[in-house]
Amino acid sequence: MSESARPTLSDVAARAGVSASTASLAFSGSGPVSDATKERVLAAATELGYAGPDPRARSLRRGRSGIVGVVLEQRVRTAFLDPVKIQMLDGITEGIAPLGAGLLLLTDVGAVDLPVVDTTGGVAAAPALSVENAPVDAVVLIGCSPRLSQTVAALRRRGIPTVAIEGAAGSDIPEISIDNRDATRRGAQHLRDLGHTDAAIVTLPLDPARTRGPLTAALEAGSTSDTASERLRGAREVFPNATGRSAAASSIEEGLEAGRVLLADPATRPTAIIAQSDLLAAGVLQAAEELGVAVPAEVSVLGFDGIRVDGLQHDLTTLVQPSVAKGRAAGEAVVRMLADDGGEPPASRCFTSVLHVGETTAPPRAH
Amino acid sequence: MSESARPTLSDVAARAGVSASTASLAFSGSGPVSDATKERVLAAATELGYAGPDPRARSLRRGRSGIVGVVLEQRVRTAFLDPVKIQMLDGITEGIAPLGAGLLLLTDVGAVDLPVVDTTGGVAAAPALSVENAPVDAVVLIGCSPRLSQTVAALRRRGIPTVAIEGAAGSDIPEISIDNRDATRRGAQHLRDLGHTDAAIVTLPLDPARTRGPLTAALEAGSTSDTASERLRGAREVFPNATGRSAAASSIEEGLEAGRVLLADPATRPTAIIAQSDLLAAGVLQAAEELGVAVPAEVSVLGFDGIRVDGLQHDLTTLVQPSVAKGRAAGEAVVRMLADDGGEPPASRCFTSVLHVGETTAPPRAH
DNA sequence: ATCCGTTCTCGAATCGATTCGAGGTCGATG
DNA sequence: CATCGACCTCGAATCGATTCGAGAACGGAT
Repeated sequence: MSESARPTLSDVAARAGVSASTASLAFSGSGPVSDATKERVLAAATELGYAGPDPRARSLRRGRSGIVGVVLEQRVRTAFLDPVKIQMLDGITEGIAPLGAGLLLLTDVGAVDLPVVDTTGGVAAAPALSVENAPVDAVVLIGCSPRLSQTVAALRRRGIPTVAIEGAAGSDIPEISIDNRDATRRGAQHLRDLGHTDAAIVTLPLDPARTRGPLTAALEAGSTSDTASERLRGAREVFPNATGRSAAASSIEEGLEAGRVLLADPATRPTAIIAQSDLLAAGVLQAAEELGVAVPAEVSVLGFDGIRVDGLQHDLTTLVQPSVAKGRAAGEAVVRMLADDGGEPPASRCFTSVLHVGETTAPPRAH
Repeated sequence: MSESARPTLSDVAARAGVSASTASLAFSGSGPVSDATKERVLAAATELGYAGPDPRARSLRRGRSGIVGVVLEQRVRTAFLDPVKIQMLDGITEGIAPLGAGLLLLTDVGAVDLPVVDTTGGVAAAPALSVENAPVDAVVLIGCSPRLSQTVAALRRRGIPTVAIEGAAGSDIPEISIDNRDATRRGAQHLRDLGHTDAAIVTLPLDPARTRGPLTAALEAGSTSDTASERLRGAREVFPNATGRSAAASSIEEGLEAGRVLLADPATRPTAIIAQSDLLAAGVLQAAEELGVAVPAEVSVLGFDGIRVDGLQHDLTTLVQPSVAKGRAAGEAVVRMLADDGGEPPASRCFTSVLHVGETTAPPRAH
């Protein structure tokens, strides 16, 4: 046992002259162990270079791994480029703090086991870590994706407590969301109150393919993104006939792209643009600047999220959503679901966004 | 066994009329099992709603968890706000792809077990997940921190393969770094070649306390950040007497703060500012704009990293470092260390940065 | 009919710790 | 002096799967 291999708890116990069970108690602290014994065990551990109980064995026995999974819709990189997601992640971290758990990043691209032959010729037989087989105590789903239902099914089968942020996952899964529709409606109403009648919309990706292009009826009908759809509906409540563009991602670049198209022709140019995220709005602002279109004199721009886009000189009119609070709520829901008494699952929560009127909206220029 | 509890592999085996070992083989695929048997097992699994082998048990037996830990120096949020870190994370993801492993986020704030009393009155006895006890197969350290040596000691004791990005962790730990010193020297030389003699420096955090303020000798001497120190040395090779400010973080806000101070007084204003990150540089640019100091006419600004600061209108002169490649290299090193043959540890690698001359540097204005 | 080799299946040991009830020691009390 | 607790410590079972060597069944060859 004490070859060159790493020492185990039994080794430590043997060295300290106690049983493995006692050594375990000495370590976990949860149990009546005399100080003398405890010290002896700890001393033996030090002498042997014992690094503490193996987390794998511990988690098998305890049934808990101390890990909370976070499922992102896309590549890790993509998620990290979106300030809103980052804020939510941070909120989750706060929310699960009482658990002392770690965050495991997972994507929901499905468990495709890669038949990889590594450079040394060995074959990695292990299937990729996914929501199907990750050693997590609970999972937070961020955003909805085409694979959402499969992901949820797998989690349900495994009996893993799950919370969803922005994405209807099923009745038994608490959902943390915001008033996407009503908030957008209020933002749109603000524009209408200013006198705008001709607004265009720049949406978040609507379909799994993340189609970039004009906002067609077909695209809208086939939307798989609740968030985008709801915000779109809210805008339509005020501007029923608004057209626009669908972006391939929530990014400044995509906003720039859409803005260029929408603002290109002075004749058909809308007097207001409703962007479904601040990043998109920032892109639109850049496009306006590029094209020499004055904001807000010639075109008003409305964002969504309320992130501070660093380096952006404008004070954007936007719908400020409590991203961190959402993440925290999700984390707290996880904590509650993991509580010993295992009470009833926490209720879904819907947060409220606040319209922040900045300097990017104004009455349309009189003709 | 088949109460309301989740079914185990034995349950499935029993239902299929085979032994547990056979069922295991049927699942893992690694072993001679007749097709008929395999199908029967799979069918039984479906009927029972078996979700696949428990990852906890599997990892105990196999000795691998399929998780790679990433240790960040600070709060998760802080790390995610830095594009360089994100790019590295993304690179790591790419690098470890052949492993099919997940990424576990850890911070190196030490294993303070929180005596938390949860809302239901129960006490969360479990110590927080940390580098001391996380079920990881390998770890990537990002950036150096005051606790680096302790972190490394714990990992060494546990026998966990470790790779460090930007931070000398010890001779047996492969390090992925860049030519911080020489790159900065080249950047500074570019300024000197343009005719600058009076340059100021805005450094990354130097000490554990992340002191913000003037760049004092004491601060420099007590630096615990290799990266900051090396870049500082590089700058000093060209501008030996350069003074400057030390920032509390790599962020636009901190750069703005430092820039305001450095550019405030026209009499003492330097003609060039060497910022140790692009975010800091972006902040300096904002400060210049605020104060009506023309860039590059009145002051030249040099950055470091080569990230594209979204929304930044300037084409920043900067040292472009291959962040993604660094991450990928770290990931690949991990893969190699985890290879079955367990060959010798991969060598450290030092990448090279490239000076990108943008529009924020020019000859100093003639008096 | 016997023997041999294949091909599949099984039993038992193992991974390393945790947990619970049983048992043992020792001091204090009646 | 015997008895009752209090306080520790220990043994054994358990968590759920993987793995390895042994054994069984079966077909073919001699």
